[in-house]
Amino acid sequence: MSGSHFALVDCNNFYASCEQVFRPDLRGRPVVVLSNNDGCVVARSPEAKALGIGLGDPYFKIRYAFEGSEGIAFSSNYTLYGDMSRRVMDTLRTFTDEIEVYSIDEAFVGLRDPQPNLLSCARALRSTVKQWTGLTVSVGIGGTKTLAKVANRLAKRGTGVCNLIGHEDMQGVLSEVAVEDVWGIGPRYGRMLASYGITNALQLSEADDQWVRRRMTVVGLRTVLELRGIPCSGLNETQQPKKAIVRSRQFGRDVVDLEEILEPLASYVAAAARVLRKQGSVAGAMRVSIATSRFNEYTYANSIFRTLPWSTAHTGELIDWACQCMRQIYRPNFVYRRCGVMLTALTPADMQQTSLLNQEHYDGKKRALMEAIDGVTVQWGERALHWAREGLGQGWRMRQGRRSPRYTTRWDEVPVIAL
DNA sequence: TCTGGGGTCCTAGGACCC
DNA sequence: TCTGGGGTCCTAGGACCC
Repeated sequence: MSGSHFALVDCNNFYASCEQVFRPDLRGRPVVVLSNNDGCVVARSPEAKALGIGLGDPYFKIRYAFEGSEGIAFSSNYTLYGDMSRRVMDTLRTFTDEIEVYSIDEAFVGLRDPQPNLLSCARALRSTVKQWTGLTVSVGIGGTKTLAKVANRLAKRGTGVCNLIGHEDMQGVLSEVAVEDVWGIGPRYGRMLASYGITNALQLSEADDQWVRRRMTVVGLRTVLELRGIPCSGLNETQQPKKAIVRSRQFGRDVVDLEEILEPLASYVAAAARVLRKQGSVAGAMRVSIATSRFNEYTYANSIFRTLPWSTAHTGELIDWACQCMRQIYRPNFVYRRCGVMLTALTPADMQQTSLLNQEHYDGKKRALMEAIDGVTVQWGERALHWAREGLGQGWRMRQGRRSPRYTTRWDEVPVIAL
């Protein structure tokens, strides 16, 4: 533990800001980014927040008023956001190796600097990221990750940087933080705590350990200890391989027929299998799910878990098994809106157990084929090559009518400056 | 017409084994 | 007529995160 100084670096309004970096004309205007299928608002510029647009608002409900206020909405452009995220993280890595990328738009950074330098270090991070990527970050520093999160909230409200290390009035600071704004306290715990009169972070930090343990498990207890300044979690510097890989999406339109549902399913399996191979794993089990819209009159949802005959990362095998699962849970006469697949029981591909009885497994030949396919995909894009089961028409694909260009990753979509 | 997607961790309870 | 105790594995469900 490096002196227990944690900085949380968090991009402000990340998705909306990514759009504005490449569209200077939109700076200062209300901008929102929508979820898949252009369903809900998932990111807002400050101007959009000022209009009262809420996170998660269904777009069709606010569209009229929003566009009437000169607002502009974008479909999610994850290719762009992912690349911008990589640029931010690469910038942070020029300052330190002690970095845990926590999500697409935030990272914990370990700071070794002596205390008087912490704020100037935070300002340097902030201005460099701004200069190199065009994005604004807030930096909060604390003795634990939970306190760094608190500091980051304060930073966002103030000058963009905040240091709580050695703060002379921590009690005052914590008493100003609503309990449900504490990292790890969601709506359920927030309500439960409120019913016991605990409404701010200071009160939570003073709660009885045993009581917290009983009501909120060890996870809640760790949060309380971290509020008191006792670190319970360090930086996860090495990226752990994922334990599950999920692909599940709403269709762009209603789907009724089994054969038609197998197309998106195959496509999600193929996408999940790419991620699986990228982290060098094979899957030993899968769960396949299907559901109608929650808003339908007649709803049906089901899922099935299956241990696979052998562990594999072969897309074709995974698709076959997933389709078998789907045939078991599909019921006719429902109008479906989503299906999904989860790959689990993941193990490293080079540590496979070969069964004596079952000669077949993910062998060199299959691996070579998958490597070749992945190579083509990297070079020519994910749609260059696909399994027949994924279908050709793909009318179920999600709607993305408002997607911005992939400015940073496609030669044919780089911004052009007119002379 | 239109309501997101991908993860983690913990606990309880059942099945099964010795 | 009687019905232990401990360990492990699996699953479902609940909570949280962004």
